[in-house]
Amino acid sequence: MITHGARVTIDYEGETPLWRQLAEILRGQIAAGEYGHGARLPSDTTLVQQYGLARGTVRKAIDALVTDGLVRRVQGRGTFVV
Amino acid sequence: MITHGARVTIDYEGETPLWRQLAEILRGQIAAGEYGHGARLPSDTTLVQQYGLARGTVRKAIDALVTDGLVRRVQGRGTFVV
DNA sequence: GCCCATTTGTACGTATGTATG
DNA sequence: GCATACATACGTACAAATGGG
Repeated sequence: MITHGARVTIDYEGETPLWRQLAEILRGQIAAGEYGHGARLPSDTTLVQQYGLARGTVRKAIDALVTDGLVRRVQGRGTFVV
Repeated sequence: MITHGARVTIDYEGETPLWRQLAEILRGQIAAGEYGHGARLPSDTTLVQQYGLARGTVRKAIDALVTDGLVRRVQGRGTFVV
C-alpha cells in the first residue's frame, strides 16, 4: 500500500474528499512530532508525487492547515510548522 | 466602468490578485448592506460572467469570506450572508 | 550582480459528482 | 426528471520570491 514513500495512503474510492484525507494525514504527522516547530513540510511537488494527487488538491489540503494556523507558507521557501 | 452588470471593475493589470479584488468588492457590498443578513450572494456562475473571471478564482474569493465567517455556502442552494 | 533551481502564488480551463428545489 | 448551485479533482501555464553558486 506504500506509494512513493507515503506511509499512509489515499483512498480514492471512499467518500472523504482526497484533499481532506491528505490534510488529516499531515495533521497527524505534525501532531506525532514528525514535523516539529519550524520544520519544513514536503513541497507541493513532493506531495503530488508521494500521494498521486493534483497540485490543486495538495494545496487545498494545506490551505486547511494554514487556516487552522498549523502551518505557514512562505513563497520561494516552503511551508513551515508554526 | 460597468461590465456585465458589475458595478465595480477588476483591474487585470494591477498587483492585487484578482481573487482578492473580488473578495474586497463583495466584502464592501455586504458592508454596505447590499446583501443583508441571510441574503443570497450571486452564484459562482453569475460572478464568473459579471467579472470575467474563472470559476476557480471566484471560489477562492468567496473562500476568503467563508474563512472570515462572513458568508456560508450551502451545496445546491447558494452562498448566504451570515 | 547574474543565472538557475526550487517553491509557493495566481489564474485559467475542463469534467464530473452531489445536493437542493 | 430537470435545472440550478456548490464541491471535488484533474490538468496547464506563468509569475514571484528565495537561496545557492
